[in-house]
Formats: sequence, structure tokens, C-alpha cells
Amino acid sequence: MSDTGKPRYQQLKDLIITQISTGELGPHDRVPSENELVERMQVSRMTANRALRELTDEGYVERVAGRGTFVSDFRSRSHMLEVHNIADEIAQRGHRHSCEVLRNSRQHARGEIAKALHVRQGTDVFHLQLVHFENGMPIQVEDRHVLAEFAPDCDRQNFSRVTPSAYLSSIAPLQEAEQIVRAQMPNAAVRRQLRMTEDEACLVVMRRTWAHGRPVTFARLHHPGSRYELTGHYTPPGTTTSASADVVQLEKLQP
Amino acid sequence: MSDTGKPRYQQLKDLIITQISTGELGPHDRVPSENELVERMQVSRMTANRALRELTDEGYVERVAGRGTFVSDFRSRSHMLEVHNIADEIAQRGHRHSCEVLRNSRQHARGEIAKALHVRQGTDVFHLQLVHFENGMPIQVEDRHVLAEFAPDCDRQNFSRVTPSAYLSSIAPLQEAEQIVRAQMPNAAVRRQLRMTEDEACLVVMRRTWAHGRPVTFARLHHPGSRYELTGHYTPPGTTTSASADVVQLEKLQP
DNA sequence: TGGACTAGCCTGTATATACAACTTTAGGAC
DNA sequence: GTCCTAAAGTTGTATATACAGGCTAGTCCA
Repeated sequence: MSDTGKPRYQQLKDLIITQISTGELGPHDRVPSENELVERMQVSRMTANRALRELTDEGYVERVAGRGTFVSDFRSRSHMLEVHNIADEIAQRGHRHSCEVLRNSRQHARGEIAKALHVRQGTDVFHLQLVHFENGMPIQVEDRHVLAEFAPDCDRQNFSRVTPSAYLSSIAPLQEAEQIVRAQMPNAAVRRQLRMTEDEACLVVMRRTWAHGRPVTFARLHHPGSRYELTGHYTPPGTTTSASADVVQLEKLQP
Repeated sequence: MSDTGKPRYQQLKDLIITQISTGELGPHDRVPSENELVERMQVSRMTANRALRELTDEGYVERVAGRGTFVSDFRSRSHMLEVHNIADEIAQRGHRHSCEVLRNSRQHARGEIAKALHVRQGTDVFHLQLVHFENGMPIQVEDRHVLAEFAPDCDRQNFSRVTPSAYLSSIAPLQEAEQIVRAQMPNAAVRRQLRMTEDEACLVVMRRTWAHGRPVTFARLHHPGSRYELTGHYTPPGTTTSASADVVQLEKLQP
């Protein structure tokens, strides 16, 4: 890591980001104060201040005057990535979320899945199938593969209480996400599970998420076109009315 | 505008943002240098530096060491809002874009449209209908309403050369966008225009865009589900490999 | 025991200063 | 005229210092 060429405030940022992504610093942990960084890292307070301030802008840490600087929890940072959790969405609308687990089994990754997760064929993965309900109406079929190495106790989780998305977020910060949105006619099984009519289309979201620098989960999410839509709201950054708070409220997609 | 309570670097930012959004400062115009701000605004250079640096992070201006600070052009800032232009998308894939204009007429806004644009019923709007082609295959039906007051010469534009999206961006910076994505079966007209099969679904994007603080255009974009998908890639901010550039690379098609 | 107060740490902001690197321009040497 | 160089202006970074205001813990007093 050629630290030599980079500016010192960037070196400080990289150091702290590394400690956060390796887990050395976990959510709500205290980050060294500006004065501590001044002493330990031999920089001026303004340099330490710039590093911590930019980490705040980027969502890694939160600062409270008088108390200190603390690592944001994974949830907040996942929001940054605009990756959302169906249970949260439903709760935000004031509705009741429930969930039926159809499958939670250990398997060997086959062609498409192995390719999506960048692993060799036959690598151990968990295969999850769930149906999510909003006030009793099915609204999402989740078909997800998770790298077994990343979440070894995946098959001992009760996903009717904590969604896979929330569970995975609790294991490690999700660093990167890739998503594809399609309109597609469902197959018979999905149509039945979502209680869809014959001529109804599915909104399909395929999402791949990275942690520790590699893809760890791949999900196919089917939604009934008549009961689900993705919304996004974009405001320019730096707008006086706290832009970051606005950005957080979007639902998951973006065009 | 109670400038008194706000920090001085924020007052500087607000001042410059105001000048940009009113058009007093246009794209590629020179913004006062740090030293000029020091003299004229009676602040220290570090304060001016912070204001200009944050405006850079937020995409309003671009800075070049040795030359100065310049207002970003509308296009860049529109990208910030992740609002895209179908012609650019197609060009980015190395394909050929063409376009057929079906309608470009002045109308009075009716119920749904008037409501979406926050204007009274009967307000003058332009109604555009276009079909966009990628290498000769229809890929988007654009049905757009534009506030006549915002773009008075809309009906004299040749939209087969410059897309409505690009035209509107050239009039004023688009400040805000709202978007809804749905999966829907097309009606007969759209199905014919997009040359879709009987059992094919549409990916529908409804997008409302603000300029000068009010909604100025509302678009319904229909895409054939088998030939179009939305993709997004999210990386955490502050990652050394210029995260903002990655975010830009959205929408893309499938062969 | 309970409440008020203060000392100490923390962040947030603002200033003055300094040096490095880059770009343009002007002037001088050839 | 052309090339080289120096100067001036610009951004980018780093430091030292200062004061205001928020939070906490501990102390002191009633």
C-alpha cells in the first residue's frame, strides 16, 4: 500500500477504513479522537479533523460533539449502497411483514451461481427460498445463494424472524452491490406463490453483493408487477436541507 | 435566508450554489479563486478552500491546479442525479441510435399531468411522443410532457437529432428527479411500436424532473422486457478508485 | 441523598501561515 | 521568429493556534 505518495489525511482515512472493513473496528466502536490521532499519528489536528470529517460525509463514522467519533453500524452503511431489506420497507409503510421459508439447504454451486459468485463449480453454498408477505399478501419471492464460507451457520438461522439481508449485514459490512432490474413473465411456481393473475408481469431484481472484497451472495427477487414498484428520489448533494438524510430514504433502485 | 447562524464556509457554498442555479454563473464559467474570496468575502483562505472543495465533491464545480475553479456543465450534474439519456446509453454500447418523433404538440394539461407537474388544469404543456431505436430495433417509447413556460421553443426542436432529455438539460440544470419503476403489460399501441410478442412484459419508468425549484417535465418510458434492463452498481464513497465515476455507468441493455 | 456545578475532553469552526506543484503569461536570450 | 526562463497566480496540502459549544464524570455543597 504505497502510503508514501498519498496525502496524510488520505492515509488516515485508508487506515481507519481498513480497520473497519477487517472488523478490527466494529459498529459503535469508538474511533480515536482528533487529539489522539495528533499524538499517535504525528499529524496536526486539522489534518485529523479533515480525515474524520470526510469519513463522516462518506457514512463510515458518526461524530457527536462532546462525546467522540464512532463507527456507523452496517445497516447505515448498507443504506449508503442503496441495498434494502424488504422487511424494513414494509415496516416503513406501517404494514406487517411476515415470511415463509421454503428452503434452507447446503448445496454445491452449479454453473450460473458459481460464475456469479466467482467460485469454482462445486463450492459449498447455501440455497434459500423464501416468500415475503405484506399484511398477508405475498410481495416477494426471494431465491438466494450465499457463500457457505462467508456465513457458515446460515442453515441454523431462523429466517422467518430475521431476513437473510439483515442476517448477512450483521456478519460483515456489505461493501459493494450490483443490481439488475427486469420486467419478466413469471413461471408457474412463482405465479402461484405470489398469487398473480395470468396476464401479470413480474418485476425481477437480481442482486449481487460483495463483502471482504469478493461476492458473497446472489439473490433473485421476484415481485408481482401490480403490487410492487421501485421508487427513487434524487437530490443534489450539499443541498442545505441535509442531503444525506434524503438520499437514505430511497428504495433500492436507480435507473 | 438566515445566513447569520450558518458557518461561513456554508454561506460561501450557498452563495455560489445560488449563482449557479439562477444562471448567473453558467457551465464552464470561472468561479472566484480562493484568494479572491479571501479579499471580497473577508474570510481566511482555508475557509474559502473548504467551501470550494466541498462544492467539488458535490459536483457543482471542477478545480484544476494552476488554472482555477470552473462551474461543471449541466450534463455532469445531471449524471449526479442519475438521470440518463437513452441516446448516450446506446452510444456508450457502441450502437447506433435513431429516433422517430410521433408527436410534438402544444396542449392543455389534464388531470394526472397537471397534478404531476404541480400546475392548474389547463396550463400549457408540450406533449412529446417518440420511439427510440438501437441499431434499428425499437427499445423505448417516450411519452413526455414538458411545462411550456420552461421550454417555450420546445415545438421547434428537432428531436430526432437531440433527445428531449439532452434538450432539457441544455436549458437549465436539472436539480432533482423522482422515478418509479414498474413491470407492466403494454397496451396494443405500445406493443406494436416496440415490436413485442404477445406474452412480453414492459419495464416502465416514470420520471419527474425538477428545475428552478419546480417540476418541469414528466415522462413515461416503456421498454420491451426482453431487450432492456436497468443496472446499477454501488460502491462505498471515498473508495480510492473514484467511486463517483463508477456510479455513472448505469443503464445497459441485454443482447 | 440529591442536586448543582465545574473541570476536562470532545467536536466544529475560523484564522494565519507555509510550502509544493501546476499553468499561463511575459520577457529575454539566441 | 523561436526557444527558454522566470514570475505570478492557482490549487493542494499541512501545521499551529484559537475560541465556542456539547457532553460526561466527578466533586462539592446543602
